[in-house]
Amino acid sequence: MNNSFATYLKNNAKMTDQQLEQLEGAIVKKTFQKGQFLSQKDSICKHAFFVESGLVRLYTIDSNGKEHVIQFAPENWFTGDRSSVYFNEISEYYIDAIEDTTVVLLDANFNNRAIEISPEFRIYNEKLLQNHIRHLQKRISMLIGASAEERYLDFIDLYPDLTLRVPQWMIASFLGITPESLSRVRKELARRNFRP
Amino acid sequence: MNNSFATYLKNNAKMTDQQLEQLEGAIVKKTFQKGQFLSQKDSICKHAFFVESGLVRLYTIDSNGKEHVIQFAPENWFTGDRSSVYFNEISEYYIDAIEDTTVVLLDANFNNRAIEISPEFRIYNEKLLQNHIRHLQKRISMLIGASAEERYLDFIDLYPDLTLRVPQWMIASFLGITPESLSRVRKELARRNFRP
DNA sequence: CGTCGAATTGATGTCATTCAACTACAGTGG
DNA sequence: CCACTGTAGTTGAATGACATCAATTCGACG
Repeated sequence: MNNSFATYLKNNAKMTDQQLEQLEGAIVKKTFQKGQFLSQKDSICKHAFFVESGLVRLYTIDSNGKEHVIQFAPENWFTGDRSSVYFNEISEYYIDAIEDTTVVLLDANFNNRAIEISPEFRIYNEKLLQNHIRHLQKRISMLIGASAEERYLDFIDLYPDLTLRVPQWMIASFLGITPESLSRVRKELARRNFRP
Repeated sequence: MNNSFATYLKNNAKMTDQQLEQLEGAIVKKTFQKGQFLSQKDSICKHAFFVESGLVRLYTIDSNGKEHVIQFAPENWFTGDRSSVYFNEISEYYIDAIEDTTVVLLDANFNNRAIEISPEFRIYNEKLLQNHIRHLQKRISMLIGASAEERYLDFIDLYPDLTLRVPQWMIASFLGITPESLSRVRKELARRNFRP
């Protein structure tokens, strides 16, 4: 069985095998098939997720029925509407599986136990949040200031493998442009001999 | 002297007067005049800030020399490039005072002491980060999906008082449009008898 | 009153959207 | 095995939203 979560905690939160054993009971995993929902809008999302394998997306649907991808989460990423978990609020987001996916379910209980067991975990968890904020701010400044082409180049720079795993129309949705526009951006890049 | 930070911690992080006394030594305040920098790009930002009074903005300047406002922080808000503080990295952002402003300087030391003294503080701090993430995600989905007008309406809904305190060209920069476009959006709203 | 930056307005340009047609390909059922 | 269907991706022409540039106007302040 895949156990990348334990490995991840060892490497990043510097947890020991002993501590991980203590946590064992709090670790719950679940598998979703391609296309299944991990969580839906207007429901209370009880967990965040750590993706062990596969790929999921977090997105909204606006008042015109259009999807907007907020985040992709491939293996070893965290995702989920944490504020729904945390504040027990109704979620604004959908999360579904782009590929068959196995995740670890993370709830408040898990968090508290992990912090109890390992002070390092608390530090790491905070770092994660800070880092997340940093990414979001970067993305905002791209959306404010950069053209569609610049945003696409930034995307393939940041997530080179996702370029192949995610259908083009979803990437367009992530970039905030239409699939047609992305197609044209790619055509133009090809014309200028751009190599991915 | 203004002591809104203590009040804030009492109300939000549920800290007691005793705990606050213990923290006293770690609380450092500083005042900036309108136009002064709290922090600049390419320097390591040693603190985050809690704004006791006044108003600051956090922004970048892109490769074309254009400013993009990432965040406004009026009284009782936190701001700062936390990732620069946290990871000791060079900051991407400028922070300057839009009005004469008094802030509390928050560094890693302050954070650690506060967490030591009050477990509630740790919880609250985490909530703050979650909340920040929620706001940023909302903003991203607005930038991806909403028109200039919708974004402006959302802005005055979220920050009604800032509409008066912040010059229009900065609001435009926050919304990701030009001052001219914002002017036209406002004109159009006025034509339709929109009341702020 | 004169100055300087902010805000408005108009004319024009650019980038991305929209809508529609068409191609490519994968899956389904006869 | 081939026709039928549906989805992704591409392309073209027309449209729309916002940007750019230039010319005023407004308003605060010395």
